Amino acid sequence: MAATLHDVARVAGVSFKTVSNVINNHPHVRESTRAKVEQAIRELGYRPNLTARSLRSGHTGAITLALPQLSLPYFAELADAVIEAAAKCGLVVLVEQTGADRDRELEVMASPRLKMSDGLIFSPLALGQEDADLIKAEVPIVLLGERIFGSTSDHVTMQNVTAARTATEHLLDLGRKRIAVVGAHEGEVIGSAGLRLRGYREALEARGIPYDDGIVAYVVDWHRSNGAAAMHDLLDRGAQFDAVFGLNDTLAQGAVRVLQEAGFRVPDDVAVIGFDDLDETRYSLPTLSTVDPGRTEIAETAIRMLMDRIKDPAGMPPREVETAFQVVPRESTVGRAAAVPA
Amino acid sequence: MAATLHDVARVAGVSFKTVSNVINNHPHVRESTRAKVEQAIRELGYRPNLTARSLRSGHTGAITLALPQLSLPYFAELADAVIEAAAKCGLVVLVEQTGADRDRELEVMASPRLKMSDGLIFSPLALGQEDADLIKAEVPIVLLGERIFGSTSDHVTMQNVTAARTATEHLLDLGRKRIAVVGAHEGEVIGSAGLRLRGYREALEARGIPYDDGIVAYVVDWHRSNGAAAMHDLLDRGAQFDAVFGLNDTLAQGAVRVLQEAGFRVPDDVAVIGFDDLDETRYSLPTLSTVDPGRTEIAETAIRMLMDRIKDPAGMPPREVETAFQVVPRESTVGRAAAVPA
DNA sequence: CCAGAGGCGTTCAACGTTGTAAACTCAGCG
DNA sequence: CGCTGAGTTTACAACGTTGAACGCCTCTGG
Repeated sequence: MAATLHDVARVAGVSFKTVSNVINNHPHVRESTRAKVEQAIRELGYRPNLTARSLRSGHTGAITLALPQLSLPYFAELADAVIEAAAKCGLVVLVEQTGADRDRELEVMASPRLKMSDGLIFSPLALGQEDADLIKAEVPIVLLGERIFGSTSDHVTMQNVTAARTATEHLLDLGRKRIAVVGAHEGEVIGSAGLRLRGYREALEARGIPYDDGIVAYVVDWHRSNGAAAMHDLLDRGAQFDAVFGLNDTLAQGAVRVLQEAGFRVPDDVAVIGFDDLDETRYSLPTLSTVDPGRTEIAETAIRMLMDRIKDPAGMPPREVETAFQVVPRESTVGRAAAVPA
Repeated sequence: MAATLHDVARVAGVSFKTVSNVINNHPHVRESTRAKVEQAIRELGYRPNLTARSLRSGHTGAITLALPQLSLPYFAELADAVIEAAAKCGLVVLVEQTGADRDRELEVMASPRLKMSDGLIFSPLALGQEDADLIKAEVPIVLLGERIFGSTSDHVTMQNVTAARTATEHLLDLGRKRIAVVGAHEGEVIGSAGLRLRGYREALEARGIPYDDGIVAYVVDWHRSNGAAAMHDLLDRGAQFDAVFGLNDTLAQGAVRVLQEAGFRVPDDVAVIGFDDLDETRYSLPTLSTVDPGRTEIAETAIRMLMDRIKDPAGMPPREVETAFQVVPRESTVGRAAAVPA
């Protein structure tokens, strides 16, 4: 059985509260007492019982991260960043997968398990704007992503519109005129797809290029196979284009694959840019141009906001932060010579 | 403030222990009392305080999963599988990243945080055979991977040797005679690299083909860039081969990329097989033949073993389980027509 | 030499739950 | 009409920790 404060106290010949004081670096502990206690701690290999500490103190030192699925590379890299950022603050991370299922997303917020952590970083994929009122839990929440705005929670997002606009401009600047889009969502306005499509349209508009729905391919999911299918669809209907904006990297990779199979050279015949800066985009053939949405900054900001909120739940109005982004030109738009090296 | 048993008891007009009995489905609670209590629970929106329950009961309902890094696709998919398997058993998963750093791997086992969970599923990458004695913690451990054998912990592994042998045989069966290896580790015997290389050698030996170190490329890490560099290395030194066994999928993908850049057709000129069955291998160009190491089975077995061990820590001797594997022939070895569809 | 101040350590009461054991209720029965 | 015993409910003591409040000791200043 593990040693407790009482055991240490007995060995050190002091009261168990004094041991607690030593451990918590309370002032007013004589050096000699401290030494005695520390000796006893070492001797017994004492380690504090964090569960008891949590019960007494009301916080656990853990946070929950709820996201759709780790096998989606974007979320895996996001989770990596969040766990690293949390570790820097001495927090440990409980990961819940929702599978992008509405009921599971709601359940994450409702489950008593959530109270085993001090706060929730939540990236919903099934809940939407109409559910803003349902975003609440017994612990502070920081929302990630673009599916819900104006809830009473803090929120960290990437600059979808501006970044997508800049990505599109990157293609326009290369002299491309007919830029197809892969991955739009039917009727969506907010949400990553809607916002990125808006950025695309803004870029066209600013250059006086008419928007052509004929070169916009709609999909349901954002997996590689959907990108491939969408590109098939474009080619099948004889769409004419000299560039593709994949609304995320996996879509873009699926599209590249189909383009290459169909005999198009990337970027010579068709330039392709994605969005997310997944690690793997550095290694595909060609390497994929993309937008780095500032994942580390997203994670660190989310952790910081959550810690603020844990410290003082009502201390400030809900905040909304947009992180800095960067277009990363690689081979799939600028060719081998000009590309950023891996 | 959240309601407690006492609050519910007051509203229901019973003692707080009766409320506890209702919640825990104790027998001998009169139906009318149960109804009264349940009504009060609903009324107050009572939810049990899991921290207090943990303190009292001694277990938390959480387990820790320690692995190198989620941004490595293999571990992301492993984590996905473990979290799903745990969820099926009502367990929640705390994810720790070690960054394949020896000190952090040791710290995971030593940290008092570990006691916030009931057990540890641990996939070490820096610790090795010589550290078998250091594998211990205050909670039961199930080891994953092939870096440490014969510790006193339960252990789940894939059949590296046999699977690698079968993968090699797959290439031999296609008539390939000179099979290069990408990703060997200098001097390694156990560990994924060592075991898979052994399987490769066994396959050659069984067919009377001499082993040629000249077509084995050594690397330090198992990232895509290392696979690319290794393939560059092979080509630079004029190695002759008609197939490549990438000791994992990312290495194989890096190798494919370099082969294609160098003008080789895959699989016509060079057939390539990887190992791990990452999701993305289904979508590369060409789709990558690989070995499915039974990730779901690994995860479910690990969870089951851990739960056994939590229930009865010394109830049985340490167990070692090897999961079933399967070679998945895709385009990179058998070409478009014969490949398993995505 | 004594009072007051402040450093140091202690006691006591929580935190919210569950296990143990005792106590109460109410038939059924002698 | 009280005893027995099964079925219910309750009181109490943990689990291991921290915070509040108190008291003791020593040191300083009058």
